[in-house]
Amino acid sequence: MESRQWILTWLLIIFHPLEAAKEEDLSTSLSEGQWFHAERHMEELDQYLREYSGVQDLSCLDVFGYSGTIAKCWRQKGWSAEQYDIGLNHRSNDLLSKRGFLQLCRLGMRLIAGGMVVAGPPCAMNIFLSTSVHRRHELGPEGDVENFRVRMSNLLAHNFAVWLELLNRYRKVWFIIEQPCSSYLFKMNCMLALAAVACCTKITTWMAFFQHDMLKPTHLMGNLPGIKGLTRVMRKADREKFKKRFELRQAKRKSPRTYVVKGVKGQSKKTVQGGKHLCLSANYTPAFARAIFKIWVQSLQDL
DNA sequence: TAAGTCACAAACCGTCTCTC
DNA sequence: GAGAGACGGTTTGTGACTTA
Repeated sequence: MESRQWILTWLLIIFHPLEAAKEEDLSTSLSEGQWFHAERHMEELDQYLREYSGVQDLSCLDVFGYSGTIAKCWRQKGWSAEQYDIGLNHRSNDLLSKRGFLQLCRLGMRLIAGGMVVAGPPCAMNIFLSTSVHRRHELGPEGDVENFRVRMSNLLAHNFAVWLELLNRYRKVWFIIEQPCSSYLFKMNCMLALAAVACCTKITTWMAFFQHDMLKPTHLMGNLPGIKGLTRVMRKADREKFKKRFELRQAKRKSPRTYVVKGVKGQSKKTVQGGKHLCLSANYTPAFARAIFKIWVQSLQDL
């Protein structure tokens, strides 16, 4: 089954790379034997970054941001920004390949002092909805490593953490990593190590406060000084206000969106499953991008 | 204040039914 | 009979709110 799914994903990537990325937030262009394990090449990578002599011309790096909402916000405000997402280039932006990893290293080294990294690593294999597949739990955040997609997800997280850890050595940059509350990403050892090295803070917020179509409780982890300013608390009154807003938006749409499908199992237990528009809910809203930008500018002035 | 309750959530797989 | 699509089942953690 796994091999069949892998072949289908591969075919999608070869013939319609952008489509593949739209549908699959977790993907790679390589077979498993070719995957790049950054942790095994620390000396080589460290030297690569140490010897970087290119320009420093970037203010913001929008990592794993296919929609580019963060980068667009920075550009609209007159700052330079770049995106890095496999959906934009399945060869040079594949973090599971050496080429893709080095490309992210180069982009990272282009950041100015006080540059901003905003990243939302793929969470499909980390969240509650796919628990039955990834089998992650409190004492085993790495999950079922017999599963191909779990291994892919784990290596992506490890490589991303290595990248930020290395970047932190040579550039004074700030970063924010976003994950849904139910994600196990921040419980993985590589992310715990990163949090310790980069003196990170983790806060809880709700995307509905930033014009999102769902309430979406979210964790933000990072070293941006003002990150706590993104904290939002969902009160009962807020919840009702947002529900009315969601209903109004849906009513105005020609084709209403289905993010989740709720059902009732048996007589008492409720169920929830992803709907066909669930992937759209991963996109950041412009309001969320502006909120980060505002805090970043403040932090820059205090630098 | 602590314990319990409630609402919610960036999938995936196997099986069944329908259509051709 | 093959393929497509619908549908049901499975799983846990977080944080606000309620109650004792």
